[in-house]
Amino acid sequence: MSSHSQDDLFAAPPSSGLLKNLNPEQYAAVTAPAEATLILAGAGSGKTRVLTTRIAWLMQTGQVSPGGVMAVTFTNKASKEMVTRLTTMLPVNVRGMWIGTFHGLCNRFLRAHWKLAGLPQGFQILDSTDTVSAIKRVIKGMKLDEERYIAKQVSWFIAGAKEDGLRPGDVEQHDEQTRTLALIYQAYEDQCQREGVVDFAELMLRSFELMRDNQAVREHYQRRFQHLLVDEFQDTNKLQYAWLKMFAPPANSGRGQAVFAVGDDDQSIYAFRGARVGNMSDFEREYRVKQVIKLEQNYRSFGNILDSANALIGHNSRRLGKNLRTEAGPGELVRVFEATSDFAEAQWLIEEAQALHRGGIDRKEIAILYRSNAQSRVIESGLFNAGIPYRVYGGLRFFERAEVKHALSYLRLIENANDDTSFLRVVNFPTRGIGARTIELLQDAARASGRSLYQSVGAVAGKGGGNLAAFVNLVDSMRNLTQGHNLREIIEQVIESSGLADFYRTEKEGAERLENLAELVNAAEAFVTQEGFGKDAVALPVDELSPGAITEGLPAAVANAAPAVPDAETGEIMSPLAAFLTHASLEAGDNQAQAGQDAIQLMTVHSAKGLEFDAVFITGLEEGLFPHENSLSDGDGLEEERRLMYVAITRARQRLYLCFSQTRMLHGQTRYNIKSRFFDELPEACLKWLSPRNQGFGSGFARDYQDAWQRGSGLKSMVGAGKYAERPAYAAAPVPAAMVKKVDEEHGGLRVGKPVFHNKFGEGVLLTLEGSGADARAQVNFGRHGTKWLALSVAKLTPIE
DNA sequence: CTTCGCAACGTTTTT
DNA sequence: CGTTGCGAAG
Repeated sequence: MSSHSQDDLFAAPPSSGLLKNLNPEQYAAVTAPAEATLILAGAGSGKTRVLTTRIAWLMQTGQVSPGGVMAVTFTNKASKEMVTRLTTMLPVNVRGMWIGTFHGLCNRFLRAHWKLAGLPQGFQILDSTDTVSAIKRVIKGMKLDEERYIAKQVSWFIAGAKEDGLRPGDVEQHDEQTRTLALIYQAYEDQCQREGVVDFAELMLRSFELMRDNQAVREHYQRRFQHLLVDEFQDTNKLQYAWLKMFAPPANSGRGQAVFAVGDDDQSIYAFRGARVGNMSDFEREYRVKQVIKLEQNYRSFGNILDSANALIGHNSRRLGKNLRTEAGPGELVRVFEATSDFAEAQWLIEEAQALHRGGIDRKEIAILYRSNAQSRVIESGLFNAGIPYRVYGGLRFFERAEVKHALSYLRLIENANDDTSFLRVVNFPTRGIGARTIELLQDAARASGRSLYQSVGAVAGKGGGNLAAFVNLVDSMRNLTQGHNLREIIEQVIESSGLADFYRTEKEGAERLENLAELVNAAEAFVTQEGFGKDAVALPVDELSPGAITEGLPAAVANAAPAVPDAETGEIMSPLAAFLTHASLEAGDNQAQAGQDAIQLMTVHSAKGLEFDAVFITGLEEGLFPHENSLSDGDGLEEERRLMYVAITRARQRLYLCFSQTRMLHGQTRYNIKSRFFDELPEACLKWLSPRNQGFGSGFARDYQDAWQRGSGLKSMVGAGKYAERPAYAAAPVPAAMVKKVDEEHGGLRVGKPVFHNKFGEGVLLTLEGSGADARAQVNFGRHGTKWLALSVAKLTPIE
C-alpha cells in the first residue's frame, strides 16, 4: 500500500479536544475499534502520543475504566513517560491502571497471588549479577568443572529455557552436557525456591504458568482487562507473547478484549537476546487483524536524513513495508567524513561538535554514536583532554554500584535472612574475620541439612564459627533496631550499624561511595513519597471505577493490585522495605552522572533507540565494526545490523554525520578497515563527502606517528622499535615527501594503508607489501570478501584516489 | 585477609 | 591496549 492511498482512507480528526492535531493515520489508530489492531509505527511518527492518546480516548468516551486497561512497555523509562503524558491529558487515578514494564506487571501480579504462584510472600528479585553468582554457587555445590560449566553461560542457558517456557524437565537432553545443564537448572531452581528469590525470567514464566494453569485467575484477568496495549511489540520474546495471549487470547478479540500492538519491524535490534520480530506477523495472523495502520509521517528529521534511512532499510528483505515521509523539506545533506585513524576521527568530530555548539546547538543535543562500547575510549579521551563536558550512557547503574548493593544486601537479610546471595555478599564485608574456609564449612553444613546459611551458622565451630555467630547477631540486632521505624530510618540505621559507613569513611576513595549511600537514603525517601508508603502503609482503595471487574472467587483487592499490594487472601500488606527492595531490583536506576549538565551525549546505537538529537555523529562506519563482523555469518545478522544503522540514522533531527576511519586500534593492534557497505546503500544525492580520498595524513609514517602519539609514547617509541631512523624533523613535517616517493616507486602507486581496487573483490585496503619484482605480494583486506594475499605479477591492483 | 601478578578476553542489553 | 578475575604469595 502506498502511503498516499492510505492517507485517503483515513478521515481528519476533529479540530478540538483530545484528538486535535493528530494526523489522519494517528487519528485512525487512536480511535480504532475495540479489536486486535497492529500499528506499524515508524521512527519519529508520534508512537507514544498515539498510545497515550488512545488510552485517554478510550476512557474519555467511557469505553473502559482505568482498571480495565493494561499497557505494557519494555523499559521503566517508557512506562513512566506514558504515565506522565497520560496524567497531563486526563485527571485520572493512574494507580488503578496496569501500566508498566513486562517485569513490573509480572511482579505486581505475583505479589497479589504469591501463594497461588508458590512463592513466599516477601519474595525478592535477583538482578542479572545476582543470578550469575547464585548459579555459580550451584555449580560449585554440585562439584562440577567450572571451566566447562561457566556460570554466565549457564545463566544464558537457563534464561533462554525460561523464555521458551521450558522447565528443567522439558529441556532437551541428548548428551552429558545437556543432561548436566538440566541438572544445574533444576538445582538452581530448588535453590531459588529455598531462598525465596526469583530471577527476571522467572517473573515472566511464573506469571505465565499461573495464568495458564489456574482457570479462576485467568478468567478474572481476562474479564478485567478489556484493552491491552503493547509498546515496542517487535521486541517481545516468545514467552512475552505467550503471556500476553493468556491475558487476552485471540479468541476474545473483538468480543470484549482488544489488543493494540505498536511496533516497528525495522527497529528490531534485539534478536540477539531473544526478541522475535516474527511475533508481529504471528499476531496479525493469530488475532486475525483486520487493520494494520502505518504511521509513516515523521515529525523528527529532514528529508535527506529520511531518504537515507528509507533507502538503507530498503535493502532488507522480510519487511512488513513502510516508508517514512516528512513535510519539513530536504534540509541539509548528510555529511560523510573519512579519517585516517580512529584518533583523527575523534579529533575531527570533537572539533565539529564544538563548532556546532558555538553555532548555538546545546551540547546535550549532540550525540556521538558507536556500534560497540570499546569505541568510546578514543572519543572520551579526546573530549576529556579538550575539557568538553560529555556524558557516557551505559555502565554501572545506581543500584548496581558495589556499595549500594552491599547496603541492599543487609536490608534484604533483615527482610529475609535465608537470602544466601545477600548473606554471602556481606558476611565478610566490611571484613570481620570470616574467611573462605569458614564459608566453605558453613556451605557444607547448609547443604547437608537443606537449610540456609543463616540457619546453619550454629554448625560451624571454632573461631570462624564465633565470628559467624557475631554476624548473625548483628543482622538480628539490625532487624530489632529497625523495628517500627520508617524506611529512611531503617536504611540510615543499617548503613551505620553494618559498619559500611565507617569502612568508607576510612577508605581513601570512600567519599564518593559515602555519597552514594546517602543517595540511597534519598532514593528510599523519594520512593516512599512517590509510592505513597508513609509510616503506615495503607491498603489501596478498592478499584472504584470498575467494580464489575471484581469477580467471585477472588477478593476485591486483586482487582486493584498496585506495586505494593495487600495480599489477595490475607489482605496483609507488603512492608515498605520489601517494596523498596523490589523496586531496586526492577529498576536499576540512572547510570548517567551529572545528569543536569549540558554535555555531549556518548552512547551505543542500541542505547540511542527511542532518543533524538539535533545533531548525530555515527562513528566507526567500517566493515567488520558496523556491520559488526560477528553478525555477518548469517543473513539475519546483517539485516539486524542494517536495522541498527536505520535506528542510528533516524535519531537525527537536523544534521547527520557519518564517519569512518582507515585505521583503528582494536584489542591492542591496528586494524585496516574499508568503509562500511552501508555507504553503498545510501543515495549519493543525499550525501556530502567532506574528505576527498587521500587527503591529509596518509603515509605509513604519518599514521604510525599518530598512533604513537595516541599512545602517548611519541616519536621515541617508533624510533626505538627500529622502524624509523632518528630524524626528529619528521615529527614536525606533515608527510616526508621522500618517504612517500620511495614506497610509491617500489610498488606502482600502491601504498600500505590506502584503499585499492581489485576487479573481482572490489574495494579493499592494502595491509602489507612484500618482496619485489616478480615475487612482489600484497595482503589486502577486502572487507566482506576477507583478507587475501595476492601476487602482484598476476593480480591487478589499482590504487583508489 | 590483603596484595600482587598473570592470564584471559574483548558486539549489542533491559528487566 | 585495557580491563577483569582468579590464584598464589606475603
